[in-house]
Order: sequence, then structure tokens, then C-alpha cells
Amino acid sequence: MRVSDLIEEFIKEMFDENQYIEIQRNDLAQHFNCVPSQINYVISTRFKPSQGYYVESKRGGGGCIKIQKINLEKSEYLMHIINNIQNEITQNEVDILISDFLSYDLISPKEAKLLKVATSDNVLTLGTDIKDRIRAKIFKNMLLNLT
Amino acid sequence: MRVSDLIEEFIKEMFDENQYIEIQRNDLAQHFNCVPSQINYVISTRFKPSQGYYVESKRGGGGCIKIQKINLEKSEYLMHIINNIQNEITQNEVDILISDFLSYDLISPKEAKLLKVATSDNVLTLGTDIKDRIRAKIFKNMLLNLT
DNA sequence: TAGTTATAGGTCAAAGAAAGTCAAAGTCAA
DNA sequence: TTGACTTTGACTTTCTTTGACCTATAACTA
Repeated sequence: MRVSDLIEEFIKEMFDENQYIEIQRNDLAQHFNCVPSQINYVISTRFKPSQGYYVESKRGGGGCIKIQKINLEKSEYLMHIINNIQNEITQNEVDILISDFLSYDLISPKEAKLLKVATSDNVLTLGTDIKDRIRAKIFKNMLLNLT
Repeated sequence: MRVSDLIEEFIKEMFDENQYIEIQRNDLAQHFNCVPSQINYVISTRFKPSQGYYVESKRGGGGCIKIQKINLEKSEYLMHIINNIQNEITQNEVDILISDFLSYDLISPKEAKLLKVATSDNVLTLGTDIKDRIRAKIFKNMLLNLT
């Protein structure tokens, strides 16, 4: 399994109950035996606003990274996500969103499956730019029908 | 015996009990002493949706190919439809099929909605030929995941 | 208080690790 | 001997990991 996935999982488990968490980049990197910048990579690919997270950080002594989970009612949450999806989205981003929805119980496993299939790279055999654009449209429209 | 057949057999044996399996293309290729792309060949010729399989993959470090076997006995009728959909299908044809499914109670209203949205002309803003091709792929794969 | 130093975190591009594509070449049965 | 199916490999794309260098801020010192 990828280190990035482990870090993602670790961070998500930290939220347990709390609405926000604070981490120290260097400590976390050491914990996973990776370079500090990998933490940035994980945050920038898995904790984006379009994924329902808000991140801020502070440098210098005692600095830290604060990750906040946007907490809204179910339908508000979905609307928030829909509104934050740009005109293009990759399969990876969609996958992360879908598993988030599932873990928050916003959608059923079957709905997750349908969302995933309809937006997967294997099915959307188009040039990259067009693919990501069409994917965004399909995804947004399907989500709209789940609210 | 052809190498492709051996690979096919090998993969199918891996399913033993499990509903899906994950393979690493390079490992498997090495195991059979063939070029990696032969794995793709086997997958694309023997593990198609019309054969009851759903495939997804991820590139990059730690990447893998996931093959899922769909439960066939569930609905012969749906499977029959899937097998009979050509490479292209229009929105109108899809709509007719969907309302048939609904009236035969093969799918729920919510599923019908999702199917419809994901395959609608409004969402698939592409040239006609491509549109109908992509629609067919999306539709088949979604149906496959409803069985 | 101003200036310096140590202590965080941030950025970006290169290297690495998979998987995907496509077309040419090979095989084999009808 | 032709056409369908297989095999091969060069090239592409995607995602992850790594590291060198940059910036901000707290803490300390003169």
C-alpha cells in the first residue's frame, strides 16, 4: 500500500469526533518515515476544499498545520461539494469524494458503485481534457439527483 | 496452449470465493514471462463487461488493476440487454430501455434517475458519434453494476 | 526594542513506479 | 492465403516519492 494512502487514512482517523485537527508536519513525516514534503502532497491531493476540507498552517517555532472538516447538513454538504467542483475533475479526485460520501453515509454502496462506474477512466475513453470535463458534468449531475 | 489463455485461466482461478481481485501488471507479466501489455490484451479480450467483468486500475507507485466479477444469475434479462447493446446507443434508446426496466421493476426509481442523468445528451456534450459510443459504455457498465 | 537565530512549514521540479496505447509482426486455422 | 487472433515493444500518461532550496515566525539576545 502507498505511503500517501496510509498518511491519508491516519489523518482521517484523527478527526474522530473533532471537527478539526492539528498536525506537525515534521513529526508526521518522521512517523511515516518519509520526507516532510510528502505530507504536503497528501494534503494537497486529499484534503482540498472541493473535498470538504479547509486547511491553514503556521510556520516558525510551534508551527503546525490545521485541517478543518467542513461540517454541514447532508444535503448542504453535497451542495457544497457540487459547487466546489470545477469544470474538470480527475478519476482520482472523484474516487476520494465517493469514499468520503460513503463514510459519511451520504450515499448507499450501490449509489457509490454507480457514481464510480459512470465516471471511471475505463469507461470514459476520451482525451484527457475532454474526459475530465465530461466527468465533472456527469458527476455533478448525478450528485444533484442524490440530494 | 496460448499464453493469453494461461493468463486468463490464472486470473479466473484467483477469484476463488472472492468477488474481486487485484493484480499488479508487471508482476503477472513476469510470472508468465511476457510483456506487460499482454496483460492488457488478456483483460480487454476476456474480461469485458459483456463477459460479466468490471475493471478498474490505478497508475503510479503502488498502482494495480482490480477486476470485479459481477453476479450474473441475478438478472438474466439485464445481462441479455447488456450483451445486446451495440457500441453506440442514442439517448432515446436508453430512455426506452430505462422505462422498460422501471416497469418490470428491475431497477428503483432512484437508480433510473441516475442512469438517465449519466447518459443524457445534456451531460454528454460531445460530437454525436463519440457521444453515442461513450453513452453505450457508461450505460452498459452501470447496468452491469446493478445486477 | 531591534536584530539574529532556530524552528517550523512551503514550493517545485526531477526521479521513480506503475499502468495504458497502438501499431507492427507473428501465428494459425479455414 | 487470407483474416482473425496473439505477441511484442516502443512510447505515453498518471501518480508517488524525494530532495534541494525558499519563506515565515517564534524565541532569544544584545
